[in-house]
Amino acid sequence: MKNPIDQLPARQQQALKTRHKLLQAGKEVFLENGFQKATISQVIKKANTGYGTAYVYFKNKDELFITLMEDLMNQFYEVAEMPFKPQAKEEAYENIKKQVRLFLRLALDERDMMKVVKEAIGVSPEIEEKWYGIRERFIERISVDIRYAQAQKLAKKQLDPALTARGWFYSNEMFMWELVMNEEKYQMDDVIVNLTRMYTGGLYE
Amino acid sequence: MKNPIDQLPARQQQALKTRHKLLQAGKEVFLENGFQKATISQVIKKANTGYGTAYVYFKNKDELFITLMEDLMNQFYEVAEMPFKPQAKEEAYENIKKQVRLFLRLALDERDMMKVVKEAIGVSPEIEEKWYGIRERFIERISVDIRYAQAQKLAKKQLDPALTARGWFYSNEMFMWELVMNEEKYQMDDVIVNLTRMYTGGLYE
Amino acid sequence: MKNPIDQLPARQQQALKTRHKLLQAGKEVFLENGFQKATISQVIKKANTGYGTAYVYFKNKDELFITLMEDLMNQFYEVAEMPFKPQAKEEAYENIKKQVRLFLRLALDERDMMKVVKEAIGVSPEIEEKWYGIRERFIERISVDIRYAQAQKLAKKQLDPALTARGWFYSNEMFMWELVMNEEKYQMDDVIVNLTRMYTGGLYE
Amino acid sequence: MKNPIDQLPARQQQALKTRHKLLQAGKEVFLENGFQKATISQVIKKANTGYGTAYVYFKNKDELFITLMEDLMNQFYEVAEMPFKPQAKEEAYENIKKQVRLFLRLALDERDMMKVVKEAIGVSPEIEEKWYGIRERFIERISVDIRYAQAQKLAKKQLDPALTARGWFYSNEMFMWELVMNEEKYQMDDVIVNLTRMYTGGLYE
DNA sequence: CATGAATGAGAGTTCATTCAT
DNA sequence: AATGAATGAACTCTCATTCAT
Repeated sequence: MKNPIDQLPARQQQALKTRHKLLQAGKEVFLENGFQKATISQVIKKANTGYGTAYVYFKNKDELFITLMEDLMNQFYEVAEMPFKPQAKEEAYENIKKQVRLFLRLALDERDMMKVVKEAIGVSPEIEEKWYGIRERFIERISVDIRYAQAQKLAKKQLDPALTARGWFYSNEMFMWELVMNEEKYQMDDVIVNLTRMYTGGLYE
Repeated sequence: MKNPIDQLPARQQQALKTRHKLLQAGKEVFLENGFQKATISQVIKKANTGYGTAYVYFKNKDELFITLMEDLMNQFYEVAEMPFKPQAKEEAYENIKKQVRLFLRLALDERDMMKVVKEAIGVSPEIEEKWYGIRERFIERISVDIRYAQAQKLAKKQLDPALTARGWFYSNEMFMWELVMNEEKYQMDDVIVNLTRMYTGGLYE
Repeated sequence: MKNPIDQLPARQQQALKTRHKLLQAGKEVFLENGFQKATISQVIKKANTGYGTAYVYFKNKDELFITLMEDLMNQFYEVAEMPFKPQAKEEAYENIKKQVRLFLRLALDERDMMKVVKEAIGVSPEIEEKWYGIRERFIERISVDIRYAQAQKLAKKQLDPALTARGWFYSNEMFMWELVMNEEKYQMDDVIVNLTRMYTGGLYE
Repeated sequence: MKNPIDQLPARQQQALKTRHKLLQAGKEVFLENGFQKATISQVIKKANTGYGTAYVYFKNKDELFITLMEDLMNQFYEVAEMPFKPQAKEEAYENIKKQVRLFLRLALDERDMMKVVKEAIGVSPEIEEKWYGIRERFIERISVDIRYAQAQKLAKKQLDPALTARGWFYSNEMFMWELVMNEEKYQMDDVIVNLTRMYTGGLYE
């Protein structure tokens, strides 16, 4: 089994390596200083490349960061695309709990990076846009799931799938940020159980 | 009946007037340029005061903005403190709907300012902190309401009041931001009804 | 007799002094390096002011240079506005010769600066515009003079005053640049006499 | 009949093609962006050649532009070399008018390129030099013509041929630039007639 | 002949803040 | 209480050019 990179001409291999060096250095700088305080100059110094070199690969700080985010974001996309075909309320409940756990788990596994992402979302419209993409993808998928559950006569018909999906995801996302910023404050399992119960059964008897 | 300001010594009156000029100019500048692009220099120029003068009253841009926010935030506090003593599920449902409506209404009435607030939250930790204060106040109040409903045997005992309150507020807050940024996209009433139904009755039959 | 500057508050006197230091330093830098190679940094260093200080007084290199030009340009305006009321062809001829001499003399007296001006005209549209202002002022004045001479039956009626004035000024301007760039090449008096003869009498017998 | 290029070895043919691609791309880039804003990188990208390749053929931006100018400049040289052997004042007048018209016509036919040339003259001393070459060639030829007319006793002897030729060309050149930059402002024929009348007959009766 | 990754000097600019008056 | 001239650290980004392949 060959690594496809090895087959590239030496020139392109070199280029790839430089790009990688910049990304690596970028990640370190962002984790150390946060998004706003990080500067391209720091990245360049750490990557040990020429000043102009960074600009060959990335137009600016935002673009470098987005590239760095992309990998992480793809993992979120995978969670979003999980199959959901429950036959009964209990199965649905278990499926949902599992997906919430994966979602929170992923965020906490990349906690430091997620903190920077949160900051970047507030500061850079481009990055905010990226995150909105993820959110809408999740919401759309959940909408589909709700419609499926309604068709199966598991879920209440009078709830609007799109709005319900949105409200549900919002709760999840915000708890996720809360855990990322303050992991100690809550027990993840308590959060998951309570969140899922609310979602499936509502507050009132 | 006298205006209490009139009773102050002339010097303090003058000071109050200067402060007011700065706040007024600040508001205009923030609404025109957003938080990040606004500069203290612009505010000073618009207020027609000296450079040093602004620093007598406000330590920096954040503090000026926080002062400007305060008034708006107090209105939110009022909504948070609404009494909640329902005797039956239906009454609870109506009360909740009313409060959600007030919350969204307030945000939309001050839509332009709220947009700036949203930007400022992402950029300035101090302002983020301020907003967190509001959020926690809401959540605390809602927790109390949930405990009350549980005591009244209206609400399910097995749900954790604090976590449930938090999840519920998160949904509301996020829909609020969504409406502030994209008023056209949703019918406010649809949002309110769906949100409240979900909260009180849950998704599954 | 009092110098009006002495009457200004100390604060403004200081400001004027700083501004003057920058202008003085600017002139030296431009004369040493020409327009294109001169940088604001050089000016700042020479003026011994803070980095931001220069930007308080001048938006950029062009604006600093234009301020520096203005004084020179006013002298040109004065030459342009010279009265012209000849009663006979010979008087006209003498008047014209005198004005041409003043024009060339002025340019040669400020030869070094004019060289920089020439370079700046080619590089900066704003400065080009300024120069065009001078040119059009001259041409307009000359047009008036031609019309006067035509009314006096000194000048040929079938020549268009505006176009004739323009053509005449063009010759003068270009000889001026030629002399500024290559003083040695021509005898100024030869140039003046030939130019004026051509203008008044034409080439052909 | 063979195209001489076809006879060259394949390698040289390739080289010629590359060179041509660069020139073509260069022209487009200069016309789009003007001289100052155009960069070699843009040209290279448009020509779709390697970075180093451009430097095989042209030392820098100026040289590429000069090559591009050369063709145009040759056309000016042709106009300059027009024969001039009038037997009478009227014939001279007609000849001159014709040459002026050709000169202006040529500039206006290549108006867009001439605008770039004008900009380039102001910015690049090398290009300025090139243009001076053309100018001096014209002036020299006109001097010869004037001497011929003087010998024929058509023109006034007391005018210095070199200075007169220079003044006359300056007027023409400047009107040419004026028309290139502002075609709408003047009627070309009015300009030609007035210019030629002035030149041949002078302003005063 | 052709390539294109890498370079790096340095230009321009901003703006919150101070402090002497 | 009010002023406003002065500051300067620090950032982004460009682009002609080289040189090893």
